[in-house]
Amino acid sequence: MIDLHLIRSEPDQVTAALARRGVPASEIEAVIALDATHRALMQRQEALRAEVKSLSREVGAAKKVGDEAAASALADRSRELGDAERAAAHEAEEVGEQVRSLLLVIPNLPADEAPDGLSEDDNVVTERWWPGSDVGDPEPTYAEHQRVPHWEVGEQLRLLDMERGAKIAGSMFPLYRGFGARLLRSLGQLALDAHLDAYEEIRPPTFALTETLTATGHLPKFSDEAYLMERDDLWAIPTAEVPLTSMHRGEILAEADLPIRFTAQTACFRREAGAAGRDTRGLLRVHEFDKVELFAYVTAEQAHAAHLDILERAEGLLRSLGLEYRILDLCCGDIGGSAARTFDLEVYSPGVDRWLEVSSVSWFRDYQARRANVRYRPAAGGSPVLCHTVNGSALAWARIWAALVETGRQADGSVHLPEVLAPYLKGQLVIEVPVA
RNA sequence: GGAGGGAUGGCAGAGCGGACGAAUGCACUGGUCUUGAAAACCAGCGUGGUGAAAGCCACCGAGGGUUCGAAUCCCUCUCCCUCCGCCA
Repeated sequence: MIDLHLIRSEPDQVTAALARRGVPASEIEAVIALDATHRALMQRQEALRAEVKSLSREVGAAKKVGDEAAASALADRSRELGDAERAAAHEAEEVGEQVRSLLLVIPNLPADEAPDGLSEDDNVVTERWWPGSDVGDPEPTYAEHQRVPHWEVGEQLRLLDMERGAKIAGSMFPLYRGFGARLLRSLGQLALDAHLDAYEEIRPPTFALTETLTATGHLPKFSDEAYLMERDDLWAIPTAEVPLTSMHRGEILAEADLPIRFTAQTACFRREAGAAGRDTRGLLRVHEFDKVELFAYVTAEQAHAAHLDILERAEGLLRSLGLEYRILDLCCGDIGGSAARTFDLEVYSPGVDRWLEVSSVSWFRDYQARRANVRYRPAAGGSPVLCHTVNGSALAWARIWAALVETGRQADGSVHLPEVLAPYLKGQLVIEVPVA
């Protein structure tokens, strides 16, 4: 969440920044008004509380000298004030909760550099790459045999069995099989290995507490998007960002330890409630997919470099896989609620003839760290300071899998895979069409 | 799942109804001493809220309760440890 103090001291600035992403001024005004009420109530309550405490001490003193009459009179007075204090406390707490719940759904302030605009049409393509573009090769053209959607290729080569996935878990739960499953596993290994020079590998829990999803901003606002196991009050994680951001929740870190960087591959679960009926075929939009995430806790000064590092690593993987991609600098209206600045990486997938989002690399400023209460003690001394968080996918495999299978398809129906996967596939880089 | 024990400041650990935000030790920071360091000695050393400030308030795993007054008593929950059962 954004800093309540900032809202108080610079309401116009906050309102203007949020207007860039379409948040009405009334939301800020409501917080300011309610916060003023809350503080007034709190002051009344605390004054009563101080009085009760002071009277109680006098009761103790009176009893010590044996003056029972005075003690009893003081106790009576204190009891009265205590009742009033309890009532005031409840009132203050209720309003405090209201302030907090308003604050929790207000999105982050977009970075100044984030492009203007309210819809995805306003996103800015900042870069485009294809194999050979570095040395001046022209834009790639795709042959007819590459214009086959991955669900068809997957079925022909027995790599993907969406029907059986649906039998087991319902539609949009993919089932990879045979070489298709091996390919998926190889991609995860490739990526995890690629980041081990600087990022500690984590294998976090797949389910998480409400608190954990609140820290990243996935709750309370987007509860419809996540799977909930009511009996145990646990949520299925929508991304490894969720557990990783809570790794140091409530802790005070040492500045010397920053940046703290993690990488993790997890299954990611999404209900896709707002997209029902869209992209129902194949792997374009699924309820469960594997993804390798990169994450870092950093200082404000380190944030920019850390953000770019993740972007570069995601790009590096796409290049090594030989997939055409582009980078989008998301406009204010399209940036996720918790982020200040986001770059999306989209891969071109010829069989479906679409750009597929395979990574979202974001800088959250201190928005998530404030929710998660992750701070660091400055090396120079002084009070703890909120960390910044950055994260990004490197990469989301379902769509990469689709793009690889479509891009690599040959005229004879077989699929050729990039050389970089050789060590993970025991050198077998061709998926042949099964006979009969 | 059953029985028992526990959770206090960065760490260790006392306190178990009355000035406790909390003894003590270690760690850390500053100072004295020293050519320098160590040792010794002195001082400081949690977080947050609110307020112009003085101050006031909150926090002893979490939440509720009893009481004039709760770290201390009661209830619920979470987590950790030991033993038993079950289990990949």
